[in-house]
Amino acid sequence: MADDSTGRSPAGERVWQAACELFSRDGIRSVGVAEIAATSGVGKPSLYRNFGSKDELAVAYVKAQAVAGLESFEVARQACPGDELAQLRHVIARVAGEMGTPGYRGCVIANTAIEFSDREHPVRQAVDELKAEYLRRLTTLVARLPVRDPEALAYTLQILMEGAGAAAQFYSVERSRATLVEAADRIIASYLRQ
Amino acid sequence: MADDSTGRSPAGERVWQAACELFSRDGIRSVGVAEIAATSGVGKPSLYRNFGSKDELAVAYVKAQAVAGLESFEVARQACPGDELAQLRHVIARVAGEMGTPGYRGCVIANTAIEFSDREHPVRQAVDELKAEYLRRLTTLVARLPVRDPEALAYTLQILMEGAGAAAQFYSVERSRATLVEAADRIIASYLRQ
DNA sequence: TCGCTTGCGTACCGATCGGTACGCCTGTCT
DNA sequence: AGACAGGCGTACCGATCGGTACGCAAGCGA
Repeated sequence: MADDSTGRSPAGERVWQAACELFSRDGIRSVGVAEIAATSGVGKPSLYRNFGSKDELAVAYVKAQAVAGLESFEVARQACPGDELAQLRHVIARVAGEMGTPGYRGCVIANTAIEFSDREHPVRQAVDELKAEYLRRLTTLVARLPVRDPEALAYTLQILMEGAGAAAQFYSVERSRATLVEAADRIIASYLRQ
Repeated sequence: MADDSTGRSPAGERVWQAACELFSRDGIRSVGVAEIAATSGVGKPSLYRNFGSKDELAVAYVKAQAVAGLESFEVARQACPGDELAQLRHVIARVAGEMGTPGYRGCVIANTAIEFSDREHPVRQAVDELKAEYLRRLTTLVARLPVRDPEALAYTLQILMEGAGAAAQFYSVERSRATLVEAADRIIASYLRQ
């Protein structure tokens, strides 16, 4: 779960682990700092010494989740060097695969954007930046393919992934996963030059 | 904003209007009952006399939003009788058009599902039922088209609409709207017989 | 052994949450 | 006029929120 253990005390590390677990399961706003402290078995002040506030902890969590997602581009590049189409499929498959994890609750970043509707809120601003970065990487990858309108295709794929993650929550995980890869293939095919 | 004014006192009606406005703008959990009462200019007890609790008020709000969405199927049927493809495009265009409303914050029902991650919560259960109903209607409509796999197509379109609504929040409203109709057309075309 | 720093938990803070006890005020029927 | 019923707001409730003051205990060099 993306542990960038940068100068964290033992108690701080336990807080971090508990926070990631609880945030992933219930969202951010549903989890109180007292619950995080109790779950991790440390006192609240240890939370505030290692992270300045609940908001900062939330930002760290969201960023950690995001880098895990962004890494998939690098992983795909190394898995299928030179074959950009295979890389794109790899990235999409990663999103589809993630839906299989027990208690899957959709894209953490997208969910956090909804939990923090105020665009001036620091957590929301982090979310918006991270979402933009993901789309940028996806567009860069798609632009390497022989397609007519790479930006449109990238945006369409982004929407598909977003929607599949959301649908997995109130519809079927399995159908969402299957539909995502199937639809992505159809869309990609419709954009590929011949 | 879908006023099913069933036996609501004047004060209750003001509460209802204020609640719809605030819930739409900030989400449900971000809005306290005190804020609703203050905005509507009535006391809190009037809220609790007309609606039993904040949860019941939230359920009423979510249902009202949902029926507004479900009505679009009927509207489409009357606008283009006999032409199911045009009806489908009509329904999709309605979702796309809704994104243009100022302060658009994505699909209310989907957002509420994220705000209430506990599937046993009454608000969440209402959300899940309403989402299922929407997909059912969409599937019924798609099944009238000469397509190979109507259920798959309906689910794909659902995911597209879901994703476009989400993307409109942290990306561009205009791109999300344009991409939704464009992608839907491509997907539909790829499923149509010949 | 002393004094000091460091890391930590207990117990508390004010603010806000959803929800309610209670009384006022008005219109109506007698 | 007087008794009554309904719709309403003030002022409060306990619980929980994020955040903090403070003191204890362990490890260190002298």
